[in-house]
Amino acid sequence: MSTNSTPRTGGRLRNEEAHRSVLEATAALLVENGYGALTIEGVAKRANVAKSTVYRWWKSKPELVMDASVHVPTPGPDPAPETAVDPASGAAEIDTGSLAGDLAAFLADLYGAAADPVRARALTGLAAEAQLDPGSAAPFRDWARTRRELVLVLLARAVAREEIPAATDVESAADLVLGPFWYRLLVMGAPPARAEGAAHAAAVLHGIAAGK
Amino acid sequence: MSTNSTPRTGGRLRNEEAHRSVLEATAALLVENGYGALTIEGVAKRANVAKSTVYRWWKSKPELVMDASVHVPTPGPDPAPETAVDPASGAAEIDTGSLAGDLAAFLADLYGAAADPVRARALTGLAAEAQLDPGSAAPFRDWARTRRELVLVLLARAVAREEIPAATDVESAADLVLGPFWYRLLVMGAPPARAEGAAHAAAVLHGIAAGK
Amino acid sequence: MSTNSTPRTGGRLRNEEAHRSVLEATAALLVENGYGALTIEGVAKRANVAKSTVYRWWKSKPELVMDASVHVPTPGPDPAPETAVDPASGAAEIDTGSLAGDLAAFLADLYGAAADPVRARALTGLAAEAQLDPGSAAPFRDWARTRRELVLVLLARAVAREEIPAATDVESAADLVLGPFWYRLLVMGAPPARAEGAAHAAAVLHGIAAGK
Amino acid sequence: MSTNSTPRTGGRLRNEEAHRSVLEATAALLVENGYGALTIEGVAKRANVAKSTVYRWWKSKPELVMDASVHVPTPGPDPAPETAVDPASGAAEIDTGSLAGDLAAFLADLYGAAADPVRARALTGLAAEAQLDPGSAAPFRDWARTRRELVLVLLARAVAREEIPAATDVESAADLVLGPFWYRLLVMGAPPARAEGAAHAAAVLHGIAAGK
DNA sequence: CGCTAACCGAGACGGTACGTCAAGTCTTAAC
DNA sequence: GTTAAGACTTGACGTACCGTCTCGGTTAGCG
Repeated sequence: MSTNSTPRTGGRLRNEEAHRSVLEATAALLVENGYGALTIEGVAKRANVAKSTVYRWWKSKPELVMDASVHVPTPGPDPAPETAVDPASGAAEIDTGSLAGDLAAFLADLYGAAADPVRARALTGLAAEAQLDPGSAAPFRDWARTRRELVLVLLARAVAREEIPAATDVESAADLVLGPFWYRLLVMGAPPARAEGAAHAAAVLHGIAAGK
Repeated sequence: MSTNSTPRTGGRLRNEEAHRSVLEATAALLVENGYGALTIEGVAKRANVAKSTVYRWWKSKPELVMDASVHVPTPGPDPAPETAVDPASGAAEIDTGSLAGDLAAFLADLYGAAADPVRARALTGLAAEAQLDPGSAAPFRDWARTRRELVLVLLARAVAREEIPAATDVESAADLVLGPFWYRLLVMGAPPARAEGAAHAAAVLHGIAAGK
Repeated sequence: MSTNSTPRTGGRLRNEEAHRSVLEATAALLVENGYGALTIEGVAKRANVAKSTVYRWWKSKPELVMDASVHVPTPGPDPAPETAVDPASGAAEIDTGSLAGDLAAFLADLYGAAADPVRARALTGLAAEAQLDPGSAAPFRDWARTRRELVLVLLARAVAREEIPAATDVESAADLVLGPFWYRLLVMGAPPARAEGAAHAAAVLHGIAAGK
Repeated sequence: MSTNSTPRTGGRLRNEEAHRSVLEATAALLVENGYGALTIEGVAKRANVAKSTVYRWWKSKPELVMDASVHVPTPGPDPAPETAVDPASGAAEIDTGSLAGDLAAFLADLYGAAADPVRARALTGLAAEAQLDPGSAAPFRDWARTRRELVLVLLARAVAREEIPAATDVESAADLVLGPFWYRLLVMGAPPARAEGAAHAAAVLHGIAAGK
């Protein structure tokens, strides 16, 4: 595109090769040693890149890890599941016609993300970082918030369809939908299998639809 | 751990004063700067104690923090809420006659713990540590497991009372009871108010008792 | 060691100011408190330098001290006495035409080095270190070996000049030339005055039973 | 017996067994790891004795080591060579009628001491300690001074016998007799063999320029 | 074509905390 | 009241990364 907003007047172009190799090194080290043992210095060495190059493009470890987990190639048939981070488009993609179906689809996606070793390690590590350093909690909180908003959209749609009472406390309901996932991932220490998403969806649903 | 049960045959007695001051310094620093900024060295300095004295009694930061959070004086009317860590005795203390009452009581206790700044900081910090270093996850996982076992006892009692179907998937139910708490604490970053426990209890209960 | 001959291919330039201040701090502390009380940490603090900077350039206390003693400015008229460490060039510089003269010159140099407080402290400290930790004996043993080889050159020249018998046991003779110096320095605890070198030179040449 | 001269008024008796085992542990560790790696703590552990017991009887590491080296059983035919520390009695024992013989005998004794691993390690270690901490140099300096005084006695006897000129500088001569031994032991790092004592004795007597 | 950026690798630098070790002192219990 | 056990303060060790910085050298686009 001709309309380039960055006002550069010269200078060497960014080395895409170096960029990619940093992200790959991050993903590899994440799986091998975990988030805690991951150091910027180690990533630079593994990627055959200067430490300052890493710092130039990612201003903190959480941002680097988030970026690496987003760009990891997805094994499934979905070519770009991470484009679903926008609640609006995410809700558009997930539309089975019933709350039960929507929740099942949403949770399958969520549990599927946790099944990928890179993304699971990234999520747990970023969650940890968010506790330890509030200043670098943003990447993680944003990711989590997006999922919650998506759930709220699904619930609103169910209310509109009169599947659930208009008086439903949707905030509490969202807690119920998302809670078990994070509890299993962060507290129990074992990411739940993708298949367990269905059981949770059922348990949650009966709770929500109880008065119906 | 600080509790030494082996019968001594001589030697200088342990300095209880130093012990107490270490725990107090830990609690104070935890609240002031958070778990991430807490260092053994800083605790020792604040407590006017040698670093090696800290290492003698607590072999890692997680153990120290867990101990400090357990020994923090409880502000509430309950003189010793931490005695409820044993599922059996905990279940004995919490026995209102109905699942609804039991869950409300349990969640009030749980949310109450998170309302204490020291314990909230300790819990989130230990959760973070558990992600970063699997080797020091034990104190946190033990604490969490104890709560889960207590919930399972409450559920089993409800089954025995025929309040809920014998076929109830109690593991899923436990996830539902505990999930929202940890989700709010670790992911949303704001410990839920004690009063919200009731809303959660209600939402969960209707789900579980749906078939009834 | 601080002398790096490898041609650099990038990287921040070494801070000569910091370097110099480390060596000066080492020399000062050596004189003030002695080798035993000298710590890397103390040197760093005194030099206003990070501990890691010291460790980067000198991998052990003996190397640091040896370097500091070599770079200490010489008070005497000799502008660079340490250039005499090479036996060949040292022998070239010391060439009075007679063994008596050569030994007198050599011992004057040697005793002169011990008269400098920094170098005397360094020598005795390094000698001590060599006993305690064979692994870090190298700097000291190298220094001492160089002196011995120089003496052997002087003796060989005397043999060539037919000043002394060709059958002379030069190794024993070297022990005799160097022994008293080290004995006074390390065992008696008082470095011999420069002037005493002449008396030792005479005694060495003729032996105890000389007049007989 | 009723007439007890020791004025003790009660208390536990000193444990001779513990005493002996400390000295043995010291000697063993000295040989195994060297003086530098020897710690009071290590000795206490090896001797199955409390650290404070060691400190009660020996106020410093040098004193302990000196004591251990003195009490080490001598392998040779001489049942108590260490009784020769008194210059007077030492000189009485060494009296061959000629300076050459006396020196040969003295040096054989001296080199013999260095041939014993425990005593060699003790001597070099104590020499090191004397450099590092002037306050604990006493045991070593006393030992060395006693040898020097013995040499001076031998030389005085030679003067009296008119073997050497009355004007002989006996202090310089003593330096010549003792220097090579310490030089070999402390600087070269290899204790001279017992047999080399004879060569040194000869060289000392006649000097380098002897044959001329 | 040369100027001007911005990139990149290398690595020095001041920091901070780590967890370990031993020193030497002190307090208590056992004999 | 000596001996044993061991808690305690102190201080340095050597290591690992942090995030910043200053270089030399490269590689574009713009004028």
